[in-house]
Amino acid sequence: MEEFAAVSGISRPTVSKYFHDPDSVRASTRARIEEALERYDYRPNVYAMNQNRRLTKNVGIVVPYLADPFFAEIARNLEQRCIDAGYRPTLYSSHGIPDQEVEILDGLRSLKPAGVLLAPLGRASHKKEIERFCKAVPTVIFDSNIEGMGAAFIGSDNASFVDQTVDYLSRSGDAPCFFEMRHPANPNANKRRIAYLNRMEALGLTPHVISVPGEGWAFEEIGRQGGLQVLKRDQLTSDTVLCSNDRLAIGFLSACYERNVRVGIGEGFDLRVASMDDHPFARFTCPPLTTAAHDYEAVSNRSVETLFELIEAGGKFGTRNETLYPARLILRASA
Amino acid sequence: MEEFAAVSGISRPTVSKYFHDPDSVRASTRARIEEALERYDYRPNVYAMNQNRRLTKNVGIVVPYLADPFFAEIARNLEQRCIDAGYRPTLYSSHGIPDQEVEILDGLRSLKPAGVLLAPLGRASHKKEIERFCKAVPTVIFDSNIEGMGAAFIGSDNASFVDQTVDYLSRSGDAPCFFEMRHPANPNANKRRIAYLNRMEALGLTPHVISVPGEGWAFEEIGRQGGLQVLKRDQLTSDTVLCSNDRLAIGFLSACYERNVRVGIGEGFDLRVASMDDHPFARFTCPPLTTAAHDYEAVSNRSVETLFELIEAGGKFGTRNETLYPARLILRASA
DNA sequence: CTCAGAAATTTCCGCGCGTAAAATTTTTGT
DNA sequence: ACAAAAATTTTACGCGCGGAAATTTCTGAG
Repeated sequence: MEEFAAVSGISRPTVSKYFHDPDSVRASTRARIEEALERYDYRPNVYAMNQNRRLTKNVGIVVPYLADPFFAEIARNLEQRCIDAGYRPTLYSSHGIPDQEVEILDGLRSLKPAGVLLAPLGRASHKKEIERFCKAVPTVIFDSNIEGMGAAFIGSDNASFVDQTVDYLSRSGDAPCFFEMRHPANPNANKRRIAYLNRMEALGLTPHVISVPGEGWAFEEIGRQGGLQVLKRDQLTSDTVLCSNDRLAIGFLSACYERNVRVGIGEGFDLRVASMDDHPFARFTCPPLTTAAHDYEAVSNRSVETLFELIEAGGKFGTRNETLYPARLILRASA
Repeated sequence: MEEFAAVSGISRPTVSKYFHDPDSVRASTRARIEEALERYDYRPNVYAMNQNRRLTKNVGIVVPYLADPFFAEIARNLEQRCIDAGYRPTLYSSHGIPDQEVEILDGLRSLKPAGVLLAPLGRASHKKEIERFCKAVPTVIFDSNIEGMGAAFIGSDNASFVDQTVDYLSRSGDAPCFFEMRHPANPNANKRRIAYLNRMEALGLTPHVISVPGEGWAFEEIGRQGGLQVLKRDQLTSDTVLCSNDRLAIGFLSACYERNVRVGIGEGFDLRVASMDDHPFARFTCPPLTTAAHDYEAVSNRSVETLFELIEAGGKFGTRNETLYPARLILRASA
């Protein structure tokens, strides 16, 4: 940088300031630096930069399961917004393993990130370690809430997802039974079950929850196996099924196909199946899946905005607030 | 580190050496350090460490499209193996955008990685920039080959994929026509088309390639739209379709469903559909997809092994060698 | 028990930059 | 044209560690 400052005719500290924020130097100075930059393609040493900086420009993005395209999509959004804001995002996946989640946060800490966007595993997360991390690093939790942790939570309003699907299904046909995993990894699943029970009651209908066995993040397989059992034993109390999430529904549809159960609306069909999340593949299932879509845009937007506010506020908010976005019903052929 | 060295009763440089390689110090010394580590939970500053180290322990993993669970899976594999070997992997996705790919490599360079595992976009990649990168950083290319770039290439043998599926299909029913994108983003697609033509010729059969329009990485949608057109115009020359890849096939199956074309084997079915890749969702399509599976394990294993050899060899190999792994045929209900 | 050679440790310097304070220059407003 | 304000430069120090050379300690054969 010394040499580069020399050839560009500017003092080194000013060049340093330029790299910290190009707008913090005079326009004429900036022009001279950028001109010299063209000719010498100098780039500051990242490690030396971050060694003494109070705040790095690093942002950690941690999702529970990257092989789920839903998280891949949301991660892409978050990543791009961070880059646009001049930060260096780094993406991590816990791969559904609580220990790995802790390890990621542990490693993240030594990167001294300005902030972290964390979608925790949920029920399985090691709460204490996460809490400890949140105290040390400015963290915004998204997608899956853990009570009281992080400076803020941004996610989707599970009640809205359930209410819209239940309302639509029950006014267009039989009221739905609810298909879910018995031990959901994600707290959203519990909220959805409760919302289902509430909504059915509010509508004066009799709820019926079908909890199938299975743990972990292989939702499709769990949905398929559970679906096969349920269909074989004829445990459905309604010709309409609302799945707790799309990946479960994809597995359930697969089971229906195998059992020769025709899924769709109206004459010639045995079953209506709807779900929640609007998974990227939901429109390509057979039949295409009626579902409730997340407001990706809003969630990721608000998440990064909140994180930047948090960073500017010095890493602490007065109160931890939670933002929930409603769902948008997507009608397709399955229900 | 100075302080930590003091409380553990060891000199700082020795502690430094310990962190560089715990086995490089005497056992008694190591024990004392690790004991002190328990009590003070000190961790070396990553930035100061990497500032003067010849080689960092960073490894970059770059995939073309992370929202494709196939790449998410392979990335997970690679990531884990790097961690096991004591490296710090960082995952990046080009999101199907050539400029982004270049930007990632650009940013990666300032991280001074020990090596990089790169699955390039392929046809769309900015070749010159990638070549420049490969010259500066020890790089192993995987999944999608770019002639002559990187120190080695590890991927799947497209001919094996095609031969196995074509052989199976043509001996169990009508010979397949080949369904593909007109302008495939990935060079594997071209190799597969050529392999199809060759194999059909070798078997004395008449090949028929159906190229549908569409660019980018939204393969499912391209497959669906293309499928709808093909079915509407009745352009299939055979009752058996071999899709160039599973994501395309998922879209094609969706089109079949919409057009009321029954996919499966034997009586009561109109069409057999097979494909290649064994996408994580291929077993959950309706019907489940007959496909040729990558040897994930072997590809990721060999890729990281090669990278480590490359790093130990100082970043250069005498000759660039290519390793291809054969496919494994997965029979399901679709063909 | 002794001594050479190897291994471990210490001493010392510098990496490339951030940052603070003071001095100087440039810009802005009147 | 002049003073005040803003931007820039100078000066100086330190961050936390890596690495080479010098020194000490340890190991094993004689």
